[in-house]
Amino acid sequence: MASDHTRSAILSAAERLYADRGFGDVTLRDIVASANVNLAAVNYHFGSKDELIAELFVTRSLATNRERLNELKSAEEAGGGRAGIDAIFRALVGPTLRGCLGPSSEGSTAARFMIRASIESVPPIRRIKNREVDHLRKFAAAMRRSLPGRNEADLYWGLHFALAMAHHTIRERERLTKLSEGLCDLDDVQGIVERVVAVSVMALTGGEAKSKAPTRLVARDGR
Amino acid sequence: MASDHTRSAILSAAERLYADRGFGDVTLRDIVASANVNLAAVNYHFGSKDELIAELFVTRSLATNRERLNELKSAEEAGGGRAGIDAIFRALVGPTLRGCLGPSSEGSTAARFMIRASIESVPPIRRIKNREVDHLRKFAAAMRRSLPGRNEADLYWGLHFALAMAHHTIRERERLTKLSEGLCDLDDVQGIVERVVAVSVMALTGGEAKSKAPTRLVARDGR
DNA sequence: GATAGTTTCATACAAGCGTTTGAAATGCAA
DNA sequence: TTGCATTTCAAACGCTTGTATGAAACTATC
Repeated sequence: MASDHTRSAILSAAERLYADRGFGDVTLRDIVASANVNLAAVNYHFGSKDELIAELFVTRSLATNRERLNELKSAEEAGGGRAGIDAIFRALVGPTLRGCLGPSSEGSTAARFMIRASIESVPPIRRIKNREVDHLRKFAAAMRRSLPGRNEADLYWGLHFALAMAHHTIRERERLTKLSEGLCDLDDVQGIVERVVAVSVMALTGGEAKSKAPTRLVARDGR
Repeated sequence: MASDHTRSAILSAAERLYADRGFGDVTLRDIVASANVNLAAVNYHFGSKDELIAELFVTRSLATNRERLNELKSAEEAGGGRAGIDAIFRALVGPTLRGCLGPSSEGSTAARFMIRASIESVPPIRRIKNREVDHLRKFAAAMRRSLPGRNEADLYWGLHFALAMAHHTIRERERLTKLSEGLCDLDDVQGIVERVVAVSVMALTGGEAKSKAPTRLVARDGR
């Protein structure tokens, strides 16, 4: 029991260091030095380095998932069981984008940590991410309720593309800023959310003839 | 001079091992064992481990970029200097998707290596990717020629989203298969290319009122 | 066939890593 | 205070890593 002071000092020091310098070159010795605790404390309180990383990531991603589901739930309740497809996408990408982008990410260690977790790919985090499928299925189900007639595969592709745009924007925010020479305003988070939502909705409801055969088969070498 | 046998044995063994097991847990000793050469040969021929990885990645990504630019050039020539926006997107995402997806990726070591390079994030590769901006600028220029009146920022967002969908599909192909329970056919590469192109085109030409103010500002807590 | 330059080889090095150990310190109940 | 369990600590362990060394083997030129 006791004060738990050591335990939480390790957690916050680790999160800050990982956020700043990535998982690759932060050692346990860096962490305990920054937390002013003994080296053995990490293994005493967490068991291993991987379990420390896992705990950090689980905490943060549970929070995001909870936020997502809350938004989804209110959207469905407001619509009497069926949320608009735009609201569903907003609930899916909004929390993540708001958490990781914008001025908050300058100050928030948690956000910068989650960006790192999205860019680098370390075993304990990958293991957790693989269990995220169940969470996404809830959004697929909501989409099915929202657009009952829609082709199933198209639904999954829509979900997939929405996540693609959100995550890629987080991963490559620096490159996009450099590429566009500042024209793309990465600080206007709400604008980005609406942009991603708009494209996602269009991808799903725009090209109607798309589901079975592609609108246009190109004259490409047909292997 | 000599036979170069050792050098290329190292290259192909390294590419295969990295493709199979990732950069994280493949050591120089694994590589030289698989290539049947001496440990010191790596540093003799490449200077360091990082330079070996860099050479592998540069070779493959130069090939992809060349393919992209070739497709772009033929599309622009066919259109008399202005390619259709769909052809531009096809030139951008086609080579990468064809290289990394589909049945080829079962057999092609190069493709699986590039997938790893896209998933994991190791310093020498990151350094090279950062120089990729100049290459992307050529596509931005082609888009500008294709859609002269278009808002500059929208162009970059379109480019960004196209890459997002392509790369995310490569990165998360397993998760998408699992999530959709096989409904999304990841082997139909040409179908995927057309899907990504169609959504990218729609993102750019679909919602006209989008450029300045979002179509609809949500009633969200305005922080 | 001697010589100079290139390439291979076994081996060692130094450093860094996560983890373990066992004793000292601390907190808490009786 | 005594006794027991929890927590901290300094130190070291064992292992792996990328890299360096210097001699041996090879190759090609004269």
